[in-house]
Amino acid sequence: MSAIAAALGVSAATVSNALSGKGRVSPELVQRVRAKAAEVGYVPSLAARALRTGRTGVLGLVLPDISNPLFPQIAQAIENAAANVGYGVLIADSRGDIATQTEAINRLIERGIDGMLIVPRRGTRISDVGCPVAVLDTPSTPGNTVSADHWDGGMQVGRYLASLGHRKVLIIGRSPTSNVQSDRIGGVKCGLGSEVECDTLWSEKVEEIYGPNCMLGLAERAAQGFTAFAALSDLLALRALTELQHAGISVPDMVSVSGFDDSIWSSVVSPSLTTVRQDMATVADLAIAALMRVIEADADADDANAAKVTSDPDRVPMQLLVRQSTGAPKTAVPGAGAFHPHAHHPNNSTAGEVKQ
Amino acid sequence: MSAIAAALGVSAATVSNALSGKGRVSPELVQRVRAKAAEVGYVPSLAARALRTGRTGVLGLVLPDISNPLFPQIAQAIENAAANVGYGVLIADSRGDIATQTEAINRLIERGIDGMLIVPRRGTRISDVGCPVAVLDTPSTPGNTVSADHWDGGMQVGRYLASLGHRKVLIIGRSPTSNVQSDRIGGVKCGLGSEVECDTLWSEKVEEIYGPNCMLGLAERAAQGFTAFAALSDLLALRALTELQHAGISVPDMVSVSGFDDSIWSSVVSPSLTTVRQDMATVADLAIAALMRVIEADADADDANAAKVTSDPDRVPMQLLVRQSTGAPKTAVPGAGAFHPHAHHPNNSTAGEVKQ
DNA sequence: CATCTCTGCTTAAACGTTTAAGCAGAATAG
DNA sequence: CTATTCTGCTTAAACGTTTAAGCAGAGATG
Repeated sequence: MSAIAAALGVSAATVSNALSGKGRVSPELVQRVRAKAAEVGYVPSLAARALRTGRTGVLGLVLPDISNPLFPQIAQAIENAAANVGYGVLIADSRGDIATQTEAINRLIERGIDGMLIVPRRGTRISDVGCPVAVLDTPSTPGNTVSADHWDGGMQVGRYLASLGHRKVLIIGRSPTSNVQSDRIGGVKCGLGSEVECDTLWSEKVEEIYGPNCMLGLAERAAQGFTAFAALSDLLALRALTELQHAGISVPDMVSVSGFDDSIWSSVVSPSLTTVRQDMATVADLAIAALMRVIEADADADDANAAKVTSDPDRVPMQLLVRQSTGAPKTAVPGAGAFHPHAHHPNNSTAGEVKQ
Repeated sequence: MSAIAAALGVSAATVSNALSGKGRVSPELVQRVRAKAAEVGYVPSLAARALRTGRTGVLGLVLPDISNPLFPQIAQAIENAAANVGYGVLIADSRGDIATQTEAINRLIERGIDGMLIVPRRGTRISDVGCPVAVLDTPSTPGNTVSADHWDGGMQVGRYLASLGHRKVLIIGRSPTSNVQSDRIGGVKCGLGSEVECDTLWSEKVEEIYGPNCMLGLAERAAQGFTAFAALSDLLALRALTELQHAGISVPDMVSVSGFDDSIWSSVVSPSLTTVRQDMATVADLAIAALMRVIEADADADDANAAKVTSDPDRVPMQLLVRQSTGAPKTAVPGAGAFHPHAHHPNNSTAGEVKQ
């Protein structure tokens, strides 16, 4: 920067003003400064700027468990949204347990981040940290900033299954302690309506008895008359799908399976999984925007009032993707099949038909 | 920091020396400074330090495609290894295309990172960037720094399948342009030996004709006498598994399926997938260690000689995880079943038996 | 006793920005 | 013609560290 100043015979302050457009600089000089800066390949020192302004231009992303298959989507969306407003993203993995989560948060703060995005471990509440925070969980979580409308997503699944004619549905969740899963369940039940018999299976409970990754006993459930298995995540849906197939139960001919999240594998398995997609890009954009508002506000009036993003929690609609793993039950009432548009063609390469 | 200095009646420089252990400070004073620092909750300004020393304590992680299901493992391992040596990790997603990759790299550099870890998009070579770089690809890639020994992993799969008695094996890859996949194929073929008939199927080629996520025609292959399907990734293995099951072909009773990478779902599907795991933690540790060496060296003699990490590329062994998706072919020669220890029990909850 | 070395600290400069304050000249107003 | 305002720039301080250089006193050495 001083090189530019020297080359043009002006002061460094003027160059700074010219580039930032802050002070009073003649338009003509601004041009020359810009040109010179481009010529010498000037890149401002973020460190110096951070030192002076107290803002680093970096956000922290705290994830409950990086091995979460949804993580790539989240990280990509957040990174993208942050980059669009000129911010970098520092990742922190809390590897499941709460202590590590706290430690990770502290590490981020020591690094001098301007704000934080937290996808909280299920069940944890984020205590006040010393910087703007956006929480990405589910609308019903207190302190949540923005998230997909999991309840609504569940409702779409419920309504869809009911409309296909299913009258006995098994909801498969992992753990009742997850707010996200609770919301999804509420939605599914609501969407199914009161006419549909419906039971919930928690994989964690089953695993307590039979060990991790055990079978869930779905073949038996099918024998009991359940015709649809609404899993609360694609991982569970995949587990259900393969378990049923492995037991010789054909999907969707004999029973239907649906998932959540549109994970990477949901479209490549056979039959491809009907699922509900979160619009991560929008969630990320809203989260970043909310953070930016707080950061700006903090910069203006830096009394330590607004540590938490509190705009009324945005809920982003989810999108039902109807694929091949769902269909009318064998005993379906004729005429109820408005939602069953796809013949199950062996080489049906459709990535997913979108409802609505 | 100046507060500590004032409170103890010494200069700020002395406090700095005391905390860093650099200059000459009496042990007794060091104690008092440490105590005071803890008392007032002193956290050093990374920005100021970065400005002064030119080192930010941040590494960049460039990923080819964040939606890669292996990404969580990589990111977690890298973040962990970096945190252990006091570094933060800034992520950059190159969303597949090369232009974005270059742009992402530049963004990182402008942020003033000390070094970079790149998992290159298949086929791309990393040109000289202006900072230390570690490339994580596969040993046969020129410029590779450290990676799992994919060739060896392939060999383990090949040998294992051959030992089970398979004599006609289909290798399923995505694209011949991937160095990782090439190495894996080489290993598999080598491990199978010359007695085994073996063909390779590229999913990308099939998809060019039938569209994305189409079926791969594996039932037909099974009819042709292929008894084992060695996929080069767990995603392909999953695709194979479900496609076969969906066609009514039982795994592993009729044919075997194996994958690579021990992805999140490989242990929960039925039957659980035999796969080969990369020791990401070790890869990450080695990569970080290599980066540290270059960064240190750069700091000492800062002539711009060593921009690339060039320790002879480390190759980390892979580990075959034998699960339920592989077994002896129906026509297996009796006595060849040394590798088939597990009865296929419906509720077999084994997460994976480890060979060797 | 004079000189040298070592110890434990201080002083001061530097890193590269931003930004408040100031100042000379030109334009405008009375 | 003087007083005011505006314009376009400069000066200087500040952000919080690190680190080279310096310096006074204590102990060792000749």
